[in-house]
Amino acid sequence: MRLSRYFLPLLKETPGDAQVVSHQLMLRAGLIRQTAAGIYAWLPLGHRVLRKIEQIVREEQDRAGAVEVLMPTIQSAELWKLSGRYDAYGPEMLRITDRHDREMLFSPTAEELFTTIFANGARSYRDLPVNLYQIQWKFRDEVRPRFGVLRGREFLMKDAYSFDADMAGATHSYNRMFLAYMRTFARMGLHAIPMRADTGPIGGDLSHEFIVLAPTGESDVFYHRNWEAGHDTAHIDADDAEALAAFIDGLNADYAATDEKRDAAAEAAAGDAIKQSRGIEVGQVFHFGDKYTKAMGITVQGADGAAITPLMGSYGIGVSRLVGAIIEAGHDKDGIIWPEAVAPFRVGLINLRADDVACTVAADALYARLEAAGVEVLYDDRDERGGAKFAAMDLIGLPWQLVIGPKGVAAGTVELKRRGAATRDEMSIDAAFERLTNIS
RNA sequence: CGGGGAGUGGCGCAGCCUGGUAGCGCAUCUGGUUUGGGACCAGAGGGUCGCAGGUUCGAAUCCUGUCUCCCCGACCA
Repeated sequence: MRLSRYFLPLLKETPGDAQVVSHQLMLRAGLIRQTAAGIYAWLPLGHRVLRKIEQIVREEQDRAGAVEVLMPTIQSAELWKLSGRYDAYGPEMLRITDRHDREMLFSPTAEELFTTIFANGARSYRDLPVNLYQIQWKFRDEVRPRFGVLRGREFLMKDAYSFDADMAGATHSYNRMFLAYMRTFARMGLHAIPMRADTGPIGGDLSHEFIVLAPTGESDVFYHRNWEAGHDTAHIDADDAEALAAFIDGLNADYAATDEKRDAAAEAAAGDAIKQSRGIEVGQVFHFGDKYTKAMGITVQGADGAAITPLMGSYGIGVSRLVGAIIEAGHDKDGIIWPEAVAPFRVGLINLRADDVACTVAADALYARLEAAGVEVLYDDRDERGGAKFAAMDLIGLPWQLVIGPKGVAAGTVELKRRGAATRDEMSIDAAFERLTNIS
């Protein structure tokens, strides 16, 4: 993409109403604009990041055996009256009426709808297990939205719902999602720790929150220092229920809990291995059994012909929140530092002298070559001073900066720099091309 | 929802106390000089000061109401 043809409104100064660094950088780097309290418009660069995160989430959900669907954001209140949550949910749910005075709502979560859709299509235990998910906008009318996309009212969420015939199956479904979440966050360069958590209004008896440690996080969290090391999940076979359960039990042997679920005895046993931090919740998994299926009277036929009430779990990932969380985890004084997997572009190509014919010919050629090779490159082809271009590239935080100037062109070299690295490497154009096309 | 703060060109702010017809920096546009880490000179455009009412000869400024946004707390992916 040529920057001269892109829409990238950067801010040199920090908007006064942004307090946390991720919010400030998202505004300054032209990722988002606020349109109302807790509601944001996603600009081209931010939209690209959102789509990258969404795609990683999608791939890991698919890999875990979940099946993608798309539900409406506006739902009928009737459905929510069946489960009793229309009254229970409170003012956080945005209620609206249509022209016929029918009660509608903007979905804050979708257990009822998924359960209904499931029940419509499943008759027998042989239709189980099934896990359906969507990546869809949700609305929760928070009392106090803040911190930019970390606590917006409208947010993009992946929500999955599993249905199983028995407890063993339900546990396996929970564990599958647990593993998928570990893999999902790791792919984004995040170290997310699963912690025992309250179930809140979703209900149920088992839940983990996945927390990214960050000083600006809203949760107080406590964890064993063993969690500071990463966990290799590559060798785990999600279809092997026993091995998967053993792996997850092993993980959970190391203490980690949010402040609502602290266990004084367990913390005392671990002694000074327990560490405290602030954290950002990026995902949560719930197992709640027959809470909704029972309330809504949903059954399938079992092997012996008797009715079975399916057991459910639900699993959320805050997709739009992840954008903020990733920036909280990766930035410096100059701007964002994107992990390669979610960067809006992989390479920022800087033409230092757009008014220099030889320089521009070389830059245009390298840009075309990288594009043809499938490298996502943002090409700063504007006739601006070098300093302004470097500052802009540092702000938007692309992993690689490739610099072409007249001196280098004369010598047959370009400069390649990793975002955040202190030095630039001078190399031939071919060598730079080679490096950038071999990024895994 | 309780407590606090703020709305003035695109962004950051001053002016308000002590009413006199709006200013600074950045950004933008034009011309010129420049160009290897946020250039310089000259010129220009852009704001009915959140909105509504009131006081006054006169309101960004004083009064009343209202809307919006931000922060702290309680609540949440």
